[in-house]
Amino acid sequence: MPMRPAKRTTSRDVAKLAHVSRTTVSFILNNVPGVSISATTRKRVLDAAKKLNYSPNVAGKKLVSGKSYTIGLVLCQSPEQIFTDAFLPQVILGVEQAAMQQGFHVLLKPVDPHDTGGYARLITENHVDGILLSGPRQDDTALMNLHQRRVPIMLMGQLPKTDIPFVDVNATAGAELAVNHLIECGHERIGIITNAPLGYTSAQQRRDGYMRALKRAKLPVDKALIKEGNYTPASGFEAMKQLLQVTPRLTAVFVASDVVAMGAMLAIKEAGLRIPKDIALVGFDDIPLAEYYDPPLTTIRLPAFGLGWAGGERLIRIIQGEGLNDASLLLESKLITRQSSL
Amino acid sequence: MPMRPAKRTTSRDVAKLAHVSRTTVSFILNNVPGVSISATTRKRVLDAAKKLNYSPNVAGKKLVSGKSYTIGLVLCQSPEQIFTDAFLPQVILGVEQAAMQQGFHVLLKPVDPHDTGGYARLITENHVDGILLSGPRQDDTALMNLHQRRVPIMLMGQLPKTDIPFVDVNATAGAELAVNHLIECGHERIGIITNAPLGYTSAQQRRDGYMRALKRAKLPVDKALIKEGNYTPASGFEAMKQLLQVTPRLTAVFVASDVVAMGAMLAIKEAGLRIPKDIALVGFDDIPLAEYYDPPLTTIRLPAFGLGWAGGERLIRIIQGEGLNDASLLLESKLITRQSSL
DNA sequence: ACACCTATTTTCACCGTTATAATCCCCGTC
DNA sequence: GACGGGGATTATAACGGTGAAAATAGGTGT
Repeated sequence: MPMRPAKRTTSRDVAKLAHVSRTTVSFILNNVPGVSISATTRKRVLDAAKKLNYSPNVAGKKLVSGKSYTIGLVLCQSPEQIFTDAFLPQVILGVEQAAMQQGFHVLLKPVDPHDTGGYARLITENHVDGILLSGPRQDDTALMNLHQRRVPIMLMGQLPKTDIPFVDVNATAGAELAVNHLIECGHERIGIITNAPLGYTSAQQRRDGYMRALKRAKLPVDKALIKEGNYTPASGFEAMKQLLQVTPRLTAVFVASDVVAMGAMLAIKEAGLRIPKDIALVGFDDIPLAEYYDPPLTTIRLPAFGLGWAGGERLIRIIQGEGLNDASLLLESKLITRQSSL
Repeated sequence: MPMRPAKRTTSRDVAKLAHVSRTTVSFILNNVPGVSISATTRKRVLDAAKKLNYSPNVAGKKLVSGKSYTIGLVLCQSPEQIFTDAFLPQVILGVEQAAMQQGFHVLLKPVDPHDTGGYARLITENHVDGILLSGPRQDDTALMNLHQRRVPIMLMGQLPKTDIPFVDVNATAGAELAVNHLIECGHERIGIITNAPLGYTSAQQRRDGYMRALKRAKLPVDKALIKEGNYTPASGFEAMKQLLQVTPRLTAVFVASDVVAMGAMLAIKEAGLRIPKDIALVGFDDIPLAEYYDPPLTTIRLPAFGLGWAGGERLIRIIQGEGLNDASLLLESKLITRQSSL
């Protein structure tokens, strides 16, 4: 059954009904400053617009303005990370709220991290005015290209050796908080399981925080106590099993991701050890479930919503040509103490 | 420093460089059927396009075609649900992949479930060609309006008493699977904690599956054994504490959400009871963490990615006027047996 | 040489909106 | 009564792309 979609009402329709020109309609509905409109016509036009349920077609607007009033949220995480990342929805929500507040929309674009740069067309085709890139990668040449072409870009996560502005959580400081806490509890032999392979800067930062805390306390760094996770509980399980075989046995572990920590916990329990009595644990992220782990997980709370919000808000400021007094932003995190470390 | 953004290259530039008209450029780049182009001009134009790194401005395309080649993914869940929903990212990924395959983009729009209908402007302003609505609500009058205006809509989740097409998981059947499993394990006094307040159809469906399984086994339904959750672990904790006070004590609980089940588990352990020995548990969703619960959680695995994919794919089929042989789709789920029930 | 086809390419108009410049009209002023 | 000055409104031309119809070119048959 071929049903033609109802014809859109355009500014022409409103103009006709109100017996004015299309320009006048535009003036009134946009409250263009500097033009004066008599009260009677204003009312006539507004009534007509309401009666016809008119809303302007953004395609026309976009064409004439050259802007799209949309930002692209590009997710470079691997699918497995996205699948397990309980952190992401909060970030997305933050981005969207910031965008909405400025009258912008959010186009979501997950990309295969290996097929880097497929997202550049979002810009060249004028789909979006700027890009908020989550999980930037060093080898992303397309990203550098866009930046050189002065395309508005904001990173969520840092990329060393570039001057692209970013927002990020101060993961190094957060990790240091976590490990300091373990040290204050009296632990001296502390391991780490990273959230991701050390090729990722986010993993490096957390490892750096771990090392910094050890150094500050003048504790030795033992490479055997550093294991890599890869976002999944399974990787935490494996890493912890390996850590438990190192002698002398460690007494505490900083797991740089709550999700990974879940697997680590299982490994500890299967080994017949108790948390925190035999092994103390601190996680990272404070996902909503962390409070209900067994035992509840001491962890580092990240401002997930705030991160998304800041990223969106600052990207839009760049798009609109308002300078940022400080290009980049590091958000602080917070230690949440629960039973897994006490 | 006011830097003007680099001027876009338009089809006019390509035409000029290739010494042809803009129409010819359009013909060639779109491979318009029915027009013949000589090999030499074709090459000339393609070379010029490549040299100028030309890609057509979608704003123009959208304006002339009246389409936006974008679908709106509207999330009506409450923020707290989005925050805790480990299920969502997979769905989103599925939607995006389906869309990409058809050359569509995905605009993400979380809306406050109480401020229903704020998303209608996406359509009236021509931002999107159709809407994929996750978590539809009965009282959403704006939704009915759009449907009557023949706007392409696809629901993720069912809405009784409408003929709007939907994709959903067969949650009732899934819940029945879960409870049947408990019955087969010998349990006769089985409680339920819903995933959400019973006002939500998704909660009703799961409760219905629970009741159906009981009836089939000729077990009595005891209202005291039905408690409501609200997406959060905290609600599961509370509900389970109440259930444990009912006498005679139940021996098994179906918790209609893995996240909620996490709270329920803690309540059981705090009461000094063991899982599954004293209380057997079955969850719902099979979030990635479920396998690492303590004990690992028996649960119902939902095709999350498939749900998103189907929703996106079918919405786009509607948008493009290809009829669906069957308007709606129910995806089946699967019992994953782990230690929490054995 | 002329009419006629077909293959190839172009002209022109339009999609809906906004920016710019121009017009119209009314009023006060000299 | 002509003139200048605003306030109120409109005509026109973009923006970048596509589609219908027309125009041009290059043969062919007579």
